[in-house]
Amino acid sequence: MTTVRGARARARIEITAAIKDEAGTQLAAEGAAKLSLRAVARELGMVSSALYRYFPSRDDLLTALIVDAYDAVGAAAEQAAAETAGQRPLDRWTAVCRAVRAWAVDHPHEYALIYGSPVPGYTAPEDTIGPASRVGLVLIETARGAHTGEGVALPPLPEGLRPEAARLAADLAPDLPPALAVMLVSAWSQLFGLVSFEVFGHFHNIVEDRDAFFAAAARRLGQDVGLLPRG
Amino acid sequence: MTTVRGARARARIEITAAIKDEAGTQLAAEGAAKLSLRAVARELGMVSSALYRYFPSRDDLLTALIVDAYDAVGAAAEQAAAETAGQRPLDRWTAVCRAVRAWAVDHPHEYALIYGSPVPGYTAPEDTIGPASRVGLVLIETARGAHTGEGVALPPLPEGLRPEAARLAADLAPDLPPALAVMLVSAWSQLFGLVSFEVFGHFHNIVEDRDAFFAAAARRLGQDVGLLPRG
DNA sequence: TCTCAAGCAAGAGCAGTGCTCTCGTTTCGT
DNA sequence: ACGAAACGAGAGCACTGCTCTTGCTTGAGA
Repeated sequence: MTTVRGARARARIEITAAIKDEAGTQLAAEGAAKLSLRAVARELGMVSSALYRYFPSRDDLLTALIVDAYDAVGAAAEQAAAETAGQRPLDRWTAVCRAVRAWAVDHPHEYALIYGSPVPGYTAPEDTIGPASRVGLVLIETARGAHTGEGVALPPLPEGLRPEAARLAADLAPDLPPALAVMLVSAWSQLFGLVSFEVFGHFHNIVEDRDAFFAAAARRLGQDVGLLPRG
Repeated sequence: MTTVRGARARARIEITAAIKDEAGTQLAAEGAAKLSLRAVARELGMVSSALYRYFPSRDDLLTALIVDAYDAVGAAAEQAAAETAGQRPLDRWTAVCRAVRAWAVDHPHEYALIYGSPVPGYTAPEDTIGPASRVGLVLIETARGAHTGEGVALPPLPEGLRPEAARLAADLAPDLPPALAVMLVSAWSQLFGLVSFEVFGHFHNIVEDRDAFFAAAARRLGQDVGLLPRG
């Protein structure tokens, strides 16, 4: 089973974790661009080549950090949803959005790693798609709560979008109306547009009261997916 | 004056342009991360140190490319606005959005350079703020056309956003109602959320018919800023 | 219990990077 | 015509990711 497999196996996972930890520290401090394998090894008191026993390449180490980042922001979103269970859907929605934004502002380099320019040879490994979808799933779940009985009135879909909307709904959430699925994906990406502009500095000298601005925008996104102000 | 200032001055601007050109080519081909001063110099038949007579550092070269990219996407937006002059505001708005998206899809690396993770030591030089605001100005201009007479009904601003909205409108467009200024900034960032998710691959295996999806989303953004379907 | 393959850390080394400094040469303003 | 400024070439520094070889250590099977 997964019991204690000798000292060697235990050391391996410990060292692997230590490498990932130190790499995470350097990522948070300096950003992905300045993350150096040699510096990580140096800080851990080993030589750089030894590090390749644990991660085949720098990109693999980065991938591990990417997965961690997706998991962290996903967990933040899930926690916000859990803490607001039972409240009005629109309030839950804005709470989830706020949690995502708060995590991003607190971890700008990790955020940039996952929602900024794709840094490596541009191939998202299979391991990332699960963690990457956690935030989206929370948004879907939050909206689903308001649509269990009868779908709130959403604007009708334009003709050309009907097939895509049907496919999207079938893939994402077969129990939701296609128009809602489309709105959810839109709102999902637009949420990260708001967050990215703030984290990446595009609001510099433009938006001052970021909290109020974001709160209003997140609320509006929630209304876009059919969540009513009072329900 | 700015006449032909000897062969040397002419050569200088020519070589500077050649460097920027070659760097742009490498940027488009491989992305900002793999843009190498030495490779640029090699391709131009000079030695790497000679290149420092024209650009003090790699970051300065990148900054020049950033300015070019902002100008290119700004020009695309302006052209779309010009070509649709006289049409319905909502149609002009979606045309501008489509132009931005088309440019981004055609120039993913340039797009990532300006709207992805901030690459260098994270200090946006003064020269970039002008070109960087061109797209935003086009969006403002497009919306202004629909609000000259009387402001279309926008949802009332939440209490806490009033001061920020007033300041924002005063800064951006004093002739526009504060609620519209807020909506414009929101829509601006959300537009790039949609584009970034597509260019950066977050719609992979999720959105198939990107054209239809984006068209509907852009249209909805236009309605958010008060542009009516028929007007 | 002994043995031997596998796991491991260390070091040297390769190819590449940004950047600096020096050294002759060319150009241009005075 | 002279001298200062601009210029290109080259060597070199410190750094990077990564590979290969060399021994040592561990642990599982005979």
